[in-house]
Amino acid sequence: MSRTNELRMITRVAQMYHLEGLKQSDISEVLRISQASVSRLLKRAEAEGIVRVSIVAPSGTYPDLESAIREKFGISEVIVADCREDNDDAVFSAIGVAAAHLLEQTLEDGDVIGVSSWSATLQQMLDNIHPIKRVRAERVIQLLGGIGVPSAQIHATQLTTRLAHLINGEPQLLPAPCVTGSPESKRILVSDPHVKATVDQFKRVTTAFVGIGAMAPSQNLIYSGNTFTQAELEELARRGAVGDICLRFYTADGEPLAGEIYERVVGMTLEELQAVPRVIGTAGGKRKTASIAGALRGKLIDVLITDRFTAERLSELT
Amino acid sequence: MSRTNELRMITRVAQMYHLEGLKQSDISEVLRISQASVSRLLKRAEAEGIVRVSIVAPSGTYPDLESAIREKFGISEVIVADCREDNDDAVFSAIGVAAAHLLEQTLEDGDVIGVSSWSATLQQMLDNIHPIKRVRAERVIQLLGGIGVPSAQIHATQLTTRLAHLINGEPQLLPAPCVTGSPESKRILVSDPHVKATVDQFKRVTTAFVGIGAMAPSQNLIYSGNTFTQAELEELARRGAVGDICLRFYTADGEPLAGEIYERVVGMTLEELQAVPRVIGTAGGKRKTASIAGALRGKLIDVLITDRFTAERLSELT
DNA sequence: CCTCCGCATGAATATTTATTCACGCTTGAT
DNA sequence: ATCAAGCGTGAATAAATATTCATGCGGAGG
Repeated sequence: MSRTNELRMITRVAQMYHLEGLKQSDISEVLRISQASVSRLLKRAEAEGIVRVSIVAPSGTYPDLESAIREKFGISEVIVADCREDNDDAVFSAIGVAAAHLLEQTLEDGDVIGVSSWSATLQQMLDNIHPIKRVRAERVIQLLGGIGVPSAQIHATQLTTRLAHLINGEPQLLPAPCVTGSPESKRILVSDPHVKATVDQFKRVTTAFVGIGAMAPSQNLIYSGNTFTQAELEELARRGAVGDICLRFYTADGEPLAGEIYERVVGMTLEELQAVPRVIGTAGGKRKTASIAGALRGKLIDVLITDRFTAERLSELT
Repeated sequence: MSRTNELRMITRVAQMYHLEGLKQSDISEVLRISQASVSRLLKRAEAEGIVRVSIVAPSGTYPDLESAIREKFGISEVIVADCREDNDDAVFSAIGVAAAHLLEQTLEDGDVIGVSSWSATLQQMLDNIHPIKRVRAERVIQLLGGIGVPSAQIHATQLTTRLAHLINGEPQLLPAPCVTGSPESKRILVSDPHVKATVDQFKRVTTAFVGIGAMAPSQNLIYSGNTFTQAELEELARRGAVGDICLRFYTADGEPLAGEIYERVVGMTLEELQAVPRVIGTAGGKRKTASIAGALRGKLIDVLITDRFTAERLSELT
């Protein structure tokens, strides 16, 4: 009987606080109890399920998918971009916009940004960044060499340079091909002062933006001809590769696939990547599902930006 | 496009705050925005309807009825007691319990409590009060004379005395019949030192507990024989009386019915009652609907305690 | 091209809310 | 009956949240 009365009191307090918008001290005056008691009653109201807060996802946002992925993979942040269709153009564009927003919103003075060149989503990000005056990034570091052929080299360079310009930082280029013919030539390249200077900066990166590559042939033709041979790719696949970040291949569990190929890549290693405080992975599209899942399982990235279709697939993985 | 992104942000913040229970400063750290911005986003989340708080009434509580009555009559507080059946016994008991709780919860040191004797609900209240040690009321004042016959006088006296005892106050009795034969005899009675002492204390009352009487014959037989004649009651009815508080009759609009009868009552006037900071009216039952409505319309009481059936009827009045 | 206005931001601060603390009541065991 | 443990309370205080203020950006209109 007293229980009912107590519930009534709790309900009344909750009503005054949440619906009428009164402050606790007002309520305490009206009901003649102390403010401390009002606070306690409100806490009980939540505990007893008398007040319930529900969050309605506005159209175009996918908080449920985001939390599903966060929880499933134990990752700290997931951004699911809205996207009309499930094709690469639409997906990459949506992800790029979201990535641009994330960069704009979270860039801080003195940040050192790393970017893996050669990602369609990062390209899209570039196109959607609003020039930022507010803060001044220290520098933008290219995390992966350019592609073998000189014209392609330019692309990678441009991505880094443009980004640096947009966020008021110095570009720090990695003037090298991304894949060398042998571990020896890689070692020699890395001893070049310009290359070494950049590699030495890797440990200073505060935020890295990286694309996630899939094993299946990509539109960018990254691997074909310019980088790895078909045979090499087949070997990687045989060893369990599901995708790559900065051309560092990893398995379904996100374990790096060490070996000769690993030693021929000029760019940040996955170990170095782990040491970066915030790694933002951007990727989407049907081909990428397994690649993304691997990166998530291996905790290779801290933040995932993807599209709603890919997010759906990720959340449904067994 | 940016709108979607903003909504996503708002939703995410709302989620972290309301569902995950993070504090704003934590959120601001994770999302890398200032705590002020988090606060602002949360406010927007409510404004945009992204977070909704709903209050679920626990069974046995009737917040909707309460607010309906509060709003309809512009009264500051309504307590609707749970009650299984719509008969006087059940109703009076439920109201008594609720009144007792209210008294216990809101009694403050030094309060001067007024009680109109001869109310079945107040009798019930007495039986349900837990002795209070915490605070010490200054005194309990009897607001209405006892009924004519001596044995009944005792009842009124006892109610006041028992209450005073329960809340550690001094009883201040009104040693007089509640209705005299004529205005003159009333004036003489009131000049009696004991009676006058009590009447003089009326203005010091901080909280008054009053029953609300109905016109139709009551179980207590208050009016018949002991107080007013059938003819007098009929006259009152003809003049529009719908009920009484402390035997002060009033109309459907809560206007006091002045006149000879009014001058023959020994007890607090409705004018004096208006001056009391907090007047708590207790009443319920089918016969009382119109009486309560009148008291509410005339703002004769500040707090109404009733049962859910009566509350329903009150809320449905045109 | 420049200037002014409105808007958004974060730091500082004011306000509000939650927690701690000390105390008194109740309860249940001895 | 007496005492200790546990609960609930309000006052004081700590913590969290909202608001103010000053500043800088972006766009409209000279």
